[in-house]
Amino acid sequence: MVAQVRRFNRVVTQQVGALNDRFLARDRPLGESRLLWEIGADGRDVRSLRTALDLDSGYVSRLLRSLESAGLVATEPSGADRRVRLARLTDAGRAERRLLDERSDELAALLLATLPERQRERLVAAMAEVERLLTAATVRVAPADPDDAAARHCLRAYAAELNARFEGGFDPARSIRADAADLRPPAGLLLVATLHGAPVGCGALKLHGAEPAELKRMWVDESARGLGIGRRLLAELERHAAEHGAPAVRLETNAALTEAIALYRSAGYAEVPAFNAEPYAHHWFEKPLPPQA
Amino acid sequence: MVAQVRRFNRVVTQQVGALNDRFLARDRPLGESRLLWEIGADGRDVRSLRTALDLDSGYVSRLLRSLESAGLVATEPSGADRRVRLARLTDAGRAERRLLDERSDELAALLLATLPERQRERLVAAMAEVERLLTAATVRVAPADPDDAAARHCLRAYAAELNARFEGGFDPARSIRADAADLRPPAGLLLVATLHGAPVGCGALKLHGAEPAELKRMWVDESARGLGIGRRLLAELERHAAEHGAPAVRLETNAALTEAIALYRSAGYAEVPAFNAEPYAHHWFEKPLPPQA
DNA sequence: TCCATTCTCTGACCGTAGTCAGATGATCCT
DNA sequence: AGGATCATCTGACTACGGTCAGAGAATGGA
Repeated sequence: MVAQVRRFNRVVTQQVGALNDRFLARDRPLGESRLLWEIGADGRDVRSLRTALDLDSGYVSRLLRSLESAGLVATEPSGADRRVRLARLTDAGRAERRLLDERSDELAALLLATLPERQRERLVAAMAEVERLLTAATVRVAPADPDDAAARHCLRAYAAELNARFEGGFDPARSIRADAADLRPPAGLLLVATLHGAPVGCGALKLHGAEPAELKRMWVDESARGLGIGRRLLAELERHAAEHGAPAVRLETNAALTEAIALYRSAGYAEVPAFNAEPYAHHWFEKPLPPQA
Repeated sequence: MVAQVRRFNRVVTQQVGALNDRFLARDRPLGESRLLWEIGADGRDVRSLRTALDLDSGYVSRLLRSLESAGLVATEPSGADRRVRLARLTDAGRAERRLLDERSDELAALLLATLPERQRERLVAAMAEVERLLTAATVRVAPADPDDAAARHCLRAYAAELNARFEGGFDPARSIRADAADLRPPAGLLLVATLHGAPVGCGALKLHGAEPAELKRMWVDESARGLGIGRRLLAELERHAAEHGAPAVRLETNAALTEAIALYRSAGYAEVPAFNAEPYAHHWFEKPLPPQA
């Protein structure tokens, strides 16, 4: 297995990696091309560029100066905070970026060009699978405080999604509460999944001593579905619950959340009679946990 | 399709490419590590290193000097041609290379680590497919003169394989002859498939004006089977035959060559009565060609 | 209000990768 | 034997990517 991965790395970095860079750097230094690309059509503040590309502030500054003197980029102070500067593409810069775009398309087409139709389809399908799973492999799941920026983003997105999907909307005030304190150890646990630093999912647990633990706030961003993040969050939370002596995990859910219900069922949850009076719930599930040694 | 390829390129070059380099370069410049790796356990002459890595001769020389002064490599004049020098790893160099090897394994394991077993298997399978098809996509098929070094290598390998696989061996003198002149335009055509410059397959055609053309010398190196090279050679040769007015392509083959027979059948060839007296043949096939406009 | 912090920029600096033009010695060809 | 060619090496040079230490302006908090 490891040998196959290494073979893959070798072939792909040679074939794709090298070509990619050569295509991107057309007479201009690679760093500048990358920056040009990252600025994007709508402009972007220098600070976010720095963190996105993980570069030294002095270095970014110099690259911007160079792009500026080439007439591709213009910078201006940002309106809100006049310390940060905003980089925008000029018309020439936009044209250059479009060109990079076309070259990337050409490169992609070139990779496919020599293959007959059937193999081409198989290659693209396999690429999609590799990309999906490699992305999944870089998702990090870690405990977070409910007041963290990432955690709050997730919890807001969670409420917004319920509101959008429930028939008649979702009003948190009518629902059974789960305050920040309930999701913080030792009372509970909040896990946040991040991809390249951006929050893409969460899930929480409320512990009740020797009583079953409650599962709360399961949410995965639309852009990150299909990567098995929900399943990972669920497994981690169950492990945590078991470690803290919970004999089972239970949860309530709304009929509109069909994927979530499918996930619970496939993870071994069985439907049980209502164990609380949550007004938004249609189904109640429970899964016994193995007792800890 | 192109968009998927681009997404793949982005994700993979980031994830795999960058990591790969960081792992290989452990405090030492990347170029040196790569060279150390390429020298291999048995040593290698400087010339082949230069062509394999596609580097300037002066640059390679300097890298070798640096590795030498670090005590990792020793060079000596080659026995045969005293202009070329041979680079060998010292014990320390061998240890260092082993370390790189281990780190590559670690890297590969790291990529898989966060995934659950099932996704891991799917990732590795998809990687194998991408690697295989990407390799297939870089195979070049081009006409060659039968006296070229690459062509001669293929023709020798072809005869050697027949000799190994035919019951009772294969003696070219007893078989119907096909001289170099027969495979050279306008009498015929020889195609050679190369992968990174190394010959990995061939196929030839003898034209007979308005009579069916004859297929000859189909061979694919064992290391390159399963990449669709045989099928590509066959298709190219058929195209060529049709362009030169051949109404059909026909061929004779030995019962031992089961994959070849399967290929012919699946490409639309039908078995016909013997049309010549080739002593090594058990089967004769023919495929009609569409008339050219 | 003052002090600490944040953001950007400049100048100085470094190592790596890579190119180019010979010089030297070995080999091949005639 | 002599000239052309080849493999290697050295020296000089360049661009690129990147780091570090401030300086200066803007902002936020006590």
